[in-house]
This record gives sequence, structure tokens and C-alpha cells, in this order.
Amino acid sequence: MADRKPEVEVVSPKRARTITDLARLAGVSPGTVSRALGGKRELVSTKTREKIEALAREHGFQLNQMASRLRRQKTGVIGVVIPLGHDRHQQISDTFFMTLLGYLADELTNHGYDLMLRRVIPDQDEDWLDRFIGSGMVEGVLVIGQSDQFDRIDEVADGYMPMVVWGNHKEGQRHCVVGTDNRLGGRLAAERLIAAGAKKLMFLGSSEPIEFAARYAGAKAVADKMGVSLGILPTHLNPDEAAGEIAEYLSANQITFDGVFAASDILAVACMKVLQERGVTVPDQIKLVGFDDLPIAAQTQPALTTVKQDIATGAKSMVNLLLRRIAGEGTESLVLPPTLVRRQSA
Amino acid sequence: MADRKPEVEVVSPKRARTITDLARLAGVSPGTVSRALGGKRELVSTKTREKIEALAREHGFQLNQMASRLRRQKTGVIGVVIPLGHDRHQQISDTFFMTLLGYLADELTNHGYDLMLRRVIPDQDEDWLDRFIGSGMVEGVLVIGQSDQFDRIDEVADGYMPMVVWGNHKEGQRHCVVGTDNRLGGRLAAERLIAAGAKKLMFLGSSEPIEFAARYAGAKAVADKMGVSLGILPTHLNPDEAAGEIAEYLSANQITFDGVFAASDILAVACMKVLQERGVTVPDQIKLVGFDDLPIAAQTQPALTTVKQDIATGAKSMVNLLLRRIAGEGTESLVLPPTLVRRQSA
DNA sequence: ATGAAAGCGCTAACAG
DNA sequence: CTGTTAGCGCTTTCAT
Repeated sequence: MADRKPEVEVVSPKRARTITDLARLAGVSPGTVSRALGGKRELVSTKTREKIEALAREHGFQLNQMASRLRRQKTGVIGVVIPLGHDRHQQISDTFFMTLLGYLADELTNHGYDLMLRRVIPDQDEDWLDRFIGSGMVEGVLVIGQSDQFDRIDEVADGYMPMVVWGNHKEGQRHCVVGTDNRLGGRLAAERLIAAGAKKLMFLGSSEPIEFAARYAGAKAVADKMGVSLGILPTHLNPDEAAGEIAEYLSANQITFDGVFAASDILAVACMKVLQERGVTVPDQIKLVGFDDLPIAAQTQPALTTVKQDIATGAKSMVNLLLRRIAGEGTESLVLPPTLVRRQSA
Repeated sequence: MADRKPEVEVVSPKRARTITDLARLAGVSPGTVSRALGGKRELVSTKTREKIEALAREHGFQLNQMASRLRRQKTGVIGVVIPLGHDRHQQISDTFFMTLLGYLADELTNHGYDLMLRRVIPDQDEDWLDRFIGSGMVEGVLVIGQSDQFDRIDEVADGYMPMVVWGNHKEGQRHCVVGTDNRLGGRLAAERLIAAGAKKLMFLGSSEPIEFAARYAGAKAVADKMGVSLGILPTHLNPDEAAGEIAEYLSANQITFDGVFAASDILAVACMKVLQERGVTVPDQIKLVGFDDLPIAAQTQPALTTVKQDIATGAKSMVNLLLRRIAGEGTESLVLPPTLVRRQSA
């Protein structure tokens, strides 16, 4: 590919495909080539090694990873799986998960691992997790989001160590999870709303995913303690549907609340828009708090007060724990504290 | 894993690891097991096949894909690579690319392929593409975004068929690309701004990435023809930095423009916020058009008029073309027409 | 420091 | 229909 001959390009500089090709060219044995190019370069004389390296470059040789990995019983690949439980189309562009994925990719790369991504629809495939694990293609698995598969994941965890899950921690669970303290996050949100003067709160979103349920529960605890009400306005998780549902609700009901805790920033943004369209001002008439602290939170007008999840730290921790588990170490789950980012909407 | 014995869990139902283990249990040869479980199930008597399948389930057996794939010389894996050229931190959460990635994952899954994701920083790794291709791990490669690597990609394409790139099409290029007609998109944006009454336009963003340069060029052509000016307000591509840069510009200069064409929706949203903070109204004082039509575009207040890229179709096309190229077919590039989505900001 | 040989776990002829 | 055999391309003892 590098240098090409002028005319007769028919037989290009023979591209050495296998280590044996290269061995023949160098006049050594395949074993020597393997040693020269692979891990143990010290076991080869500098002279031969340099000759082999030059030849390899010249002939565009590269190790066949498939073969190498089979032989060494290490794939160098971590599987990342996104289960699409409820709202199949939500996660297609779920910004939070995608951002987490980006950080995971960086972190795995830094540790010399490749990332194999798989999106599965559990209802259509009972054994989604086992299949991935048993494929022999991955040394470990990272699960992004428990979706509605908490029990399935827990079962699998009994027989499979090298797995770390992003999600919510539940007392007594058996899988190693990294995630935000959603309950605490819910508390922070409700406290902020109340401190900002709200008396009647509304939780926006679904409380079916376990993370969201915990956020609601945290808010509920505060509301109860403070003698404030907390209703639920159920919506889908993608902004378009949610906006429609919110608008519909507002048309059908009197506005009886003055503080909204949205289960995610995405929902908060949709809510803010619908309110503004109806001339309801934020934060004057209604206080609004989101969850996640995605980049968009800072870009709304007014800027969104929200509960921040530290995605970068989360990703680092997941990879760190996974590598330790691959090495055989048992590890505890990790619950990260969320923080309230106070902007203008509450 | 499925059913567990009550007490003595020490020796669990011997997990058959290899096809040979299973053959021994079934009293047949490894070859028969391979046939029963693999492609040609027809070549095995129903009775033996069912016995083998039952045994496989019972002992939690799964084919070692690494071995199978090595033997068959098919990896069943498509590599997806995101080159991080200029703005290393832009793409970390570039919503457009991540959404495209989501659709690609779906589409590849539908065709039975796994997806291996790799993010590379070309400046740090000259041979990023060759390395991925030559690894023997992937049957084909999808590149998301040309970044500043147009020439590198073009070179590689000469010697490697199964590659499809998302990006901008340039006359005479040699790699197969799928992308939006960015020039046309730029035209649509400028035409809309002018039709909405704008007389002095400003292009917001970087014109360094080739896609953005084309968007600018398209807008410029219209502006020139209509006798309207078109300036450039250079910014980074992530909203936080961009917002700062826009604010800075507005503080240092008189506002001499009445129409803004933002190179992406992300930038448009940031711009809208900065303008609103200064009491400049959109679209009354300044018309604003974005690019991409991300979900957020419908959620701003006022909703964003923007040039839509059809991501779903783009992803489908990329996979379709790639599969044909893997099959040895030569394929042309595909340029998709963008459409103007008219909302309220212009 | 290097070569020879034995597989990693599976599949695909080729026989029967 | 099933067993046998010969590798896929590489790594790793074990000799020398």
C-alpha cells in the first residue's frame, strides 16, 4: 500500500499474511517471528528482531488477532450491552447512556481493551446476557442500565464474576453495580424545590425503571416529612411523546402544582417548553428541577437546576472494578453521591 | 445455572466447555456436534440433534466464537471507528454521532453482526485505520465522520473495499461515503433566513471540518447571489465553550447581523440562550437556523428551524452498502438530500 | 537465541 | 447420516 511500482501493479509487494509467510521471508522459524513481534521481544536477538520488524512493515504484516486471542485465551474485548427494556425507542438516543458509553470507550481504550457493543431487547431474547457472556468473545461485560432486568442480571451474577452494571443499588443484591444514589438525588431535588418556595410538587416521568422509582421515593420522603404533596405525572421518556403528554395533562387539569421534579433533564427541558408555551413562567410560577446534568441543562433559558450524576467518574469506576473482577478479585458495589447544581429554574 | 441441586453445589452439573466434551457426553463425534449446533442442522438426524441440543442446554454449552470464527474466516464483527480529529472533546458527547451510532448498532444487529467500537485520536496514531482493518477482528469498517482525516481515509480505501464512511462527498474521492448534501443544506438555511427577512447573515461554528465548510459554502453561494453578507463567528463545537465565545463576541462588537446559521443544532441552542440572556429576541430581532434536527430542536422556546439530516436512513444505507461491499460488489457513494424543518426561530 | 512440535476449539472435506 | 482428519494462524513449552 505504501510504495507502489510504476507499471506492473498486478503482483504488488507480496503482502505477508501469516506469521509463517514472514518467517520464510526472514529465514527464521514462525516461533521466532512470534516472539519478535509479540510479547517477549527480549527472547530474540536485536538483529533478528529488527530484521523481522522491517520485513513486517515492508509487507504490511499484522498479527491475526483472532488466532492470537484464541491461542492465548484472552480476547482483549469487553462487551458493553444496553438492554432495551420498556421503552424500546427511548434509549436509541438516550443522551445519558450514550455519554456514559463514550466515556467507557475512552477508558477501556486506555487500558488496551476493545469494546464490543450490543443492544438487546430482553423480551425477544430470554438469554440475552448468557449468550453474550458465553460467546467466548468477551473477557468481561459492562451492562448499561438495568432496565427491567434486575432479577435476570442478579441471577447471572451468581455464576459470572467479570460483570459490572450501571444502575441502582438495592439492599442485598448480588451483582456489582456502579451508580448514583438516586434516592439521595430525589431528596436533593425535593429539598431544593421546597426551599425555593414550592408547596405542591409533581414528579414527572415514569416510576417503573428502578432508578426512577428511587428518585421518586427520595423526593416522596422529603415531601412527606415537610408536609408537602407530591403527585405523579406519568410520561414516556423521550421528549416528543413526553411533551405531548404534559400538554395534554395541562389541558385537562387545573395546574395544581408549583414545583416539578423531572426524572431526567430531557424531560425537564420538554416540560419547560410546554410551560413557556402556555405562558407559565419558570421559576416564578413553577419551579423546575431536572436530573443528570447533561450539557443541555446549562443551555436552557432559564438554565436548569438539576441533580448531577458524575458520568466520567462513573465510567472510570466501572472499568476499574471490572478489571479487578477479571483479575479474580471480589468487589463491592459503588454508590456515587449526586450533587445539586443550582441554576435558575429553581 | 438454570436448575441447581439442593445441597452439594460443589460439583455443579459439569459445564461442557468444548464441543468435544459434549460429543463425549452424547456418545458421538465432535463433527456431529458441530453440525447439530452450527449451520447445517439438516445433515444430522433429528434424534441425535435433539439429544445434543438437550445436552447443550443442560450443560450450559456455547460455541466458542473465537475458535469458530477463526476456522471459518468470518468474524461476524463490523468495526465502527470514530476519529477524534480537531476538537478531541467535542465528539465525546457529539449527539449527532452518538445517535448515528445507535442506529448503526440496531441495523448491524438486525443483520447478525456484532459491533466493535473504537475511538481513535489520529494525531497520536498514524496508522489508526490500517491497524483496525488489519487486526483480523473485523470483516468491515464503518467510519463515523471524516474529521480531518479525509486523505488518510482515501488512501486506505484504495486497498480495502469493505469500508463505508459517514461524511461529506467530494468530487473525485475514492472512498465510499454516505452523507448529507451539506452544501445544499447550507443553501436551504440561507434561503430560509433571507426569506424570513434577514439581510446580514452570520455563520456560527468552525469551518474547518469538511462538512461544516460545505455548509458554509452553500450558504455563501446563496448570500452572494442575493446580495446579502455572510460573516463567520468562529466557535468551538461544544455548547459550553461556544456559549462563552458567542457572549464574548457580542460584548466586544455591535450586533451587525440579523440572521444566524449555526453549523449544528447544539450551537444554535447555545446561541439562542446567549441572545435571550441579552434580551435579543428570536426570531424578531435575529432569525436563527440550525443543522441536524436533533430531538432538542423541537424542545427549545421558540422551537428551532433547522436543516434535517435523516440519520435513520443514513445508518441503514451505510450498513446496506457495507454488506454489498463485503460481498465484493463495488458501490457508489450516496448523498442524501437534507430538508428544511421550519419551526419558529426563522 | 532459535527451531520443532503440540495444540487453542472449531469446521469442512472426505470417506464410508 | 456420521466419524475421521486436517487444518484456521498463532503461542508456548521443550529441546538444542
